[in-house]
Amino acid sequence: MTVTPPARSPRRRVPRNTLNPDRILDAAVALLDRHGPEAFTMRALAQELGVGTMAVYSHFKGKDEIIDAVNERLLGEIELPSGTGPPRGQLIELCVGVYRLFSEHPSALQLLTSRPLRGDEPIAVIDRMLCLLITAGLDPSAAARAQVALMQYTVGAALWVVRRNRAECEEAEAGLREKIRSRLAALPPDSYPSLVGLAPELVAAQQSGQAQYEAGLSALLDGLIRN
Amino acid sequence: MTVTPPARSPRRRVPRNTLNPDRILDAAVALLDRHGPEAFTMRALAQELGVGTMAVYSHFKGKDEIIDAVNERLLGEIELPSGTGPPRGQLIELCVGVYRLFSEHPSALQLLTSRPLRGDEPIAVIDRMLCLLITAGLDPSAAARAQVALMQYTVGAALWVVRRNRAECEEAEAGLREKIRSRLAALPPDSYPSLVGLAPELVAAQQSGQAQYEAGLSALLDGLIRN
DNA sequence: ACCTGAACACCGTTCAAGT
DNA sequence: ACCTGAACACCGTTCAAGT
Repeated sequence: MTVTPPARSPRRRVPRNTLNPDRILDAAVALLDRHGPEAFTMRALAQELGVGTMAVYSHFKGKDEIIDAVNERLLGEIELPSGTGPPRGQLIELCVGVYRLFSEHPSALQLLTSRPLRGDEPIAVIDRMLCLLITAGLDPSAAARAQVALMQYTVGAALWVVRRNRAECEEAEAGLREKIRSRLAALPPDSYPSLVGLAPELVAAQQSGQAQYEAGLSALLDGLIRN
Repeated sequence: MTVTPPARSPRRRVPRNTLNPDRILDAAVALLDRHGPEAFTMRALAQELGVGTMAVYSHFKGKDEIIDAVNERLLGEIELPSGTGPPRGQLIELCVGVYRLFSEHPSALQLLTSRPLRGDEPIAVIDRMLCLLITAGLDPSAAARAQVALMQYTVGAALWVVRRNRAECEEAEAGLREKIRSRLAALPPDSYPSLVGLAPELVAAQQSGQAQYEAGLSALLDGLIRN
């Protein structure tokens, strides 16, 4: 006699206990944040997933496609500000969100520098920024220029911090700060009087991270919004 | 009879017609600017020099050491402003110099993001910036923060431009601009009203490069110098 | 359809050897 | 001292093959 096969959901795209794009991206982000972009290898990714190297290629065309997908996922994590209060405060909130994303996920930044950005995840952030700048009284062309400037500064600041963290990892723990200080002190004060004189303040500024970013952001917004 | 050997300069470090560190760095910079960082290969470099792959290793420890040397050479090319006129104008001149270096030598920027900066070439630039900021009336700690912010913004802006140029190269010639415009037009105006409404201005801002940089720099300086 | 292992064309670098 | 060629341990990806 014929047995009716067990009722089955018409589309069972994700067989249990096996690979899928989401699991791959989870592993990719974890790998990137843990060991940095240069350790992000197809072979390492597959090992992280407990799978043969080529299994990943069933879900992504290649490494570049994974990089794009990781970028899109991370940029999608940025949360938009609540939408109340004066535009200046909301702009700061939004920009700090972007800054924190990039400095907490150095991978995203490295990926951003190594490949042009595809996908449309960041558009929500851009749209909100523009809206806030218009609300703050800027005309369309000034708002567009301001939005680009804000993104440029944010990316640059994050890049700075990531580089510093990277340098700290490479050096013996915490010896870096002293090393920089001594190198600054060893410079001929006659040739570089300002730099030698301001060495402590410079080290402090380099060290402050998000506070430094917010100070610069505040100044930039002052200049952009005018008053 | 004994012939006195021909008088010889006591140190003849650079035998003619052969490799030396300078020739290697020339070739490295040329290779980087011509084909980008991912084509910068020890094998390609040796071929550019018409020499076996391992010859380079007689002059540099490895690829990283060459990267550091290239960075130092490029940063040393930045010219300091003449030293006359109000500090604001000199600061702009100096920052634009850094910006142009990075956007004309994408290699330098990529290298900057891939390795912490070693060597002391950029110190002259930093010293001059600090000096100008103090002259403009900032106190030491504000000057230090301002200097870092200026560098962060400059690096970020250059990174932006380099990424855009890279994207343009990858696409079929000049089709990119139209593509972006059409993708912006295809977005749902209800979801992203500001972005869709300001699309032409945004494209213009992205396209303007150094003018966009100078506009943002001017705003940032306004905010930093206060008045 | 999904996953595997072997293989290919690269890469930076080590090493023994030449001059 | 400077340069060479072969070799090693990697890398991304292709391909034929398994289920």
